[in-house]
Amino acid sequence: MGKLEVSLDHIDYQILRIMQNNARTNNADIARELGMAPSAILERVKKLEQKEVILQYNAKINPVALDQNLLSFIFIKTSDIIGEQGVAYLLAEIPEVQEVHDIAGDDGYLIKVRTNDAAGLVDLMRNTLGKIEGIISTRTTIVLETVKEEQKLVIPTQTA
Amino acid sequence: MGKLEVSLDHIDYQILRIMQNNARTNNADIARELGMAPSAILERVKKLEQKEVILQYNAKINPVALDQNLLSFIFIKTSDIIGEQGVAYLLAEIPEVQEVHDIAGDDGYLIKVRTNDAAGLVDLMRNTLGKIEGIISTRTTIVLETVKEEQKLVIPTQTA
DNA sequence: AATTAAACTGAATTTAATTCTATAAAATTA
DNA sequence: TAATTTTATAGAATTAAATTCAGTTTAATT
Repeated sequence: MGKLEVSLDHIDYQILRIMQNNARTNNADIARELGMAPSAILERVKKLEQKEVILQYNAKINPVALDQNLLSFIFIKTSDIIGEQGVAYLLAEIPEVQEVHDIAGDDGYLIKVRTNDAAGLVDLMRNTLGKIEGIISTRTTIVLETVKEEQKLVIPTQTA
Repeated sequence: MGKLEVSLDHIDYQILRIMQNNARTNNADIARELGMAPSAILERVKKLEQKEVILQYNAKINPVALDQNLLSFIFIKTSDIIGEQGVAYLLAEIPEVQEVHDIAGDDGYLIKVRTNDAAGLVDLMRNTLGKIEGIISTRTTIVLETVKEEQKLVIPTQTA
């Protein structure tokens, strides 16, 4: 069985649902909620980590608190050969770049970028993107307001 | 002083940096790393939560493990009046929709959607988006491969 | 049906979280 | 400036959780 051909049961799903909403929920609480012993929960969580079902635990920080008020999406066309992703890896190294997606149709990427403000974005495009070989063109979409931003997955109710 | 005009110092930044990478790092470890008492760390973390600098703690779950293999971005044009966001809130209620952004320029939104597969996307567009009044048109971009996907912010090294 | 492997419970132990008191430092006010 | 108040911290004591482990149950395999 491959790394990710994991079989999760109903209990795993419940644990994931809880952890997805609050990664600091303690085993005792989960155990209480699921009517099991804490040690059993601990074992399952460890297994979920091992199986790379749970990838990591993040604190979600308020961008406004760090004065990172501008969110942008940038479409980037490159001279990357199909299948190669040289530019993508360079983009991924930029700290302000939160996401890099190889997208269908346009020989390009879609990236998500967070900067202080418009000046920060201009700066990033000029001084960082501008120095990357292989970028042919960019098209930038500015976010005026974010109504929802989560990475929560839809977790099945029933065992598959 | 307003809710989010928080003043964070160097120590807060260090805590945020640690927590952003591993939200389950315990106070004892943070204290050790920063050369402080665990109780002091606890107090600061609580304060960061109160001040809504730390918004929540998430477990990042592997989409593949839950068989959610297709990521798409959809541009949605609506008849929403500028400033009103009726459609946006309806979009935000859809579990498969992870993000809803009000974007400049197109009287529309950009949403990020995760589905099992292409069939799931079609289904969502037909049966869920299709039933929302006020959507004029959609343009869908399929993600072939994600090279980077994080929500980590750039945390200042120096106190602002 | 017997054997093996996996998951679980519950008690014991280790470790961390939390509370609290006493200081120290910083900010505020008189 | 000096006095006062507020805030942050350390460190000890306490409470609570994580972790370990032996024994049991359950499920899967042979």
